[in-house]
Amino acid sequence: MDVSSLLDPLNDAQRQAVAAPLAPTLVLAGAGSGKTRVLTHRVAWLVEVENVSPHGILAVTFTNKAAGEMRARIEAQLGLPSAPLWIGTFHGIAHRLLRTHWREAGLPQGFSILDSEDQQRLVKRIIRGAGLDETRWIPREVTWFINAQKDEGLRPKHLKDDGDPTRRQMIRLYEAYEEACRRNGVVDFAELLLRSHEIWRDVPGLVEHYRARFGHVLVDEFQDTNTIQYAWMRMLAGSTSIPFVVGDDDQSIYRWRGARVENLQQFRRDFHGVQVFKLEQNYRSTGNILAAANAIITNNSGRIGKKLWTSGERGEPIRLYRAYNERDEAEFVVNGIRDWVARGGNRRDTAILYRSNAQSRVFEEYLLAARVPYRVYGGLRFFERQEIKDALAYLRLISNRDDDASFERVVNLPTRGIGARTMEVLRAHARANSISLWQSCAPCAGELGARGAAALQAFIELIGRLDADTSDLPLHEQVDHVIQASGLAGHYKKDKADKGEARLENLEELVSAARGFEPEDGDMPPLMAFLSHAVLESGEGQAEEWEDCVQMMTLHSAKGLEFPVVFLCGLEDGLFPHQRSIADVHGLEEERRLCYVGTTRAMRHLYLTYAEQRRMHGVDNYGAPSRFIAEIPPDLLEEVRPKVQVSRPAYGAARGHAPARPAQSTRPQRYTDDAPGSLKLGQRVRHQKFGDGVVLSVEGQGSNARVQVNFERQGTKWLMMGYANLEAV
DNA sequence: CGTGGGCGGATTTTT
DNA sequence: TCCGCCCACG
Repeated sequence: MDVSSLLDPLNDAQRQAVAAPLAPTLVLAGAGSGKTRVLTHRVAWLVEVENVSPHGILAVTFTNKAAGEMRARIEAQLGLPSAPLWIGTFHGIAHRLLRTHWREAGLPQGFSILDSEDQQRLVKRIIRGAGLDETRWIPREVTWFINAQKDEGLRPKHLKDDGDPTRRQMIRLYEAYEEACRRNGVVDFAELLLRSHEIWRDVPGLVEHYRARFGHVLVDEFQDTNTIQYAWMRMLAGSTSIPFVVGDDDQSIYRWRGARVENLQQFRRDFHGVQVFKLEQNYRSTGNILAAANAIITNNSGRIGKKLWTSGERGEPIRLYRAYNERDEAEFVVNGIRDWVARGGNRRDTAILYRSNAQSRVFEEYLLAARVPYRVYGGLRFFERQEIKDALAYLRLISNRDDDASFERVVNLPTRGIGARTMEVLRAHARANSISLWQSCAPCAGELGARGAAALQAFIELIGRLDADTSDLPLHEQVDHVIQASGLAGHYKKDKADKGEARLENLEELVSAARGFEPEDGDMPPLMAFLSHAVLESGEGQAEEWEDCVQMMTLHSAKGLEFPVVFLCGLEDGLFPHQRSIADVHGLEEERRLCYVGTTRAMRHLYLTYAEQRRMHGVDNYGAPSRFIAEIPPDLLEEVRPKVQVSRPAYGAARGHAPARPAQSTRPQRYTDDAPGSLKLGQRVRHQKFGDGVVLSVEGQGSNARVQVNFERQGTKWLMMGYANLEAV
């Protein structure tokens, strides 16, 4: 590949970044500005023009998906073989290091990785083991504490309690947790990074080896790095390797899980002669959408500063819809999608974005009723399913007998007479002697009844047999044999028709996954590689669905994606921005960035919706429109439903310009069965004392009717129709 | 040992 | 409202 074909498809800013001199580089890449392209072309530039060996390049991402895309694009677009490059997630690469240097890291060779669920179970057992009250020491919060410390690079010994008894107890639990991990030969996600950072720091000569190898370190989504990830990268780069990092401070939406936007600025201070490039030309959205996004994000303080622009057209105005409630909102969105499809659009080009998962429900109901196929992102992933985790637990025990989490999971699955009593004896012994459950079985034999001891012995022999019988088999046969011989398949076969059958299918799918599994790192035993793969890459949320579907997801999961038509829903103060973030300025600014992310997902059509009334957790809420709406210049917005329809029922009101409002019969009944001339839901009314408001519901008939009105200033009130003297506005 | 009803909790997510 | 977890019962 010659230089021109490498640089030609790029704009000026991109080109400068790609062809930048070999020095530390920071690329501030706005949404839709071609960030991945810059990253992949930079790799090509290093190899083709600077004659860097691919062997000396390390590219780090956050998700497996991003890593896979980068690899694919390097191969497909640039025609480079990507195998010699190290491309992976922070965790994947840290894992690889620990597998290579398990001795230096003080880990057993067959260490296993704990996923979040395993971790929480373990923490829970530790809390119980310490005799603490689980309602006071909530496993979720203790786990959170431990992970937060690790993400900051802190071990228990670094922590001071400052006389705070709560904190002191947390630190003790953290210590106990570490001890349990050591005993079990397991590491959690955060540990992968922390431990690999520590061996680089502490083992003489080790980091120098990697610095010598990787002259170039590229990092994607740099604004999402946490303390330990940053320290890790900095440690690797040292003063000899050249970092090339790409990020966008305006798209930092993971502060709540430890990400530090400040790392972008820190990077400029920590490295010498950092060159900064800004990518501001956007290739995704219309001018109006970008203007709105720019206007919103300007309200944040401490930005590095960036303004997206496009050479394309302004496009349509952003449409704002004020719904009466969440059902009306859903109806509006579904109608909008049907309209889009009726005009020849694809469903897969439409996305419904929301702040929290609970919001998807109503949309699902309405889409279902309208027979519009959809796909909800998020949810259980393949390797997180119960039956899959059961099978993996057997395999993990084969690979690492001391893995208590796996032991607990399958010791009595299917039932083999090892009950709570037996387990209590085992746990007590294991705790008292700082050994694993597996190691406790033999010494406990005397303490247990003959039945329990025999059952345990049988289990131990089963695992031994599964190991011996399968050690020479190819991976997929090994997995298959374990599923059958462990009794797991039989157990699920007995299960009630539908569920059990689906589980068996999933277990078969696991065998297929094993058959198709190709380890990236050939040095590892295949089973170990497969088990790590299962934890580190837990698979798709849903099987690949090739049907043309509406896309539904949270704003967080939408980051990095784009859609011609976007419905950004639930724009109410308290929901978005979320109640729990409103009080704190950092929290609010992160919500605003989330709004910016959502807005910039839209290519051509952006709809914003909010509901005046929303039922949440079984109670009605009346939220004000999100403050973010007011941050958009009014001339970019067009209200889909005009504010007032004088003395006309709101639902029948003229709204000829509304993009989507097909046949009335598709609406829920409740809105259409009011007698003509009566107050309509959603109608704007005026009260002498309370001022203007919106009718939320009506009970009864005529002057005896009671009407619920949400007043702009006074909140909601129930009024008697006969006395209220309401005036339509 | 497996299930059903009562209880509490209910942003956001990847590895 | 609704989901997941825990304990009590069959």
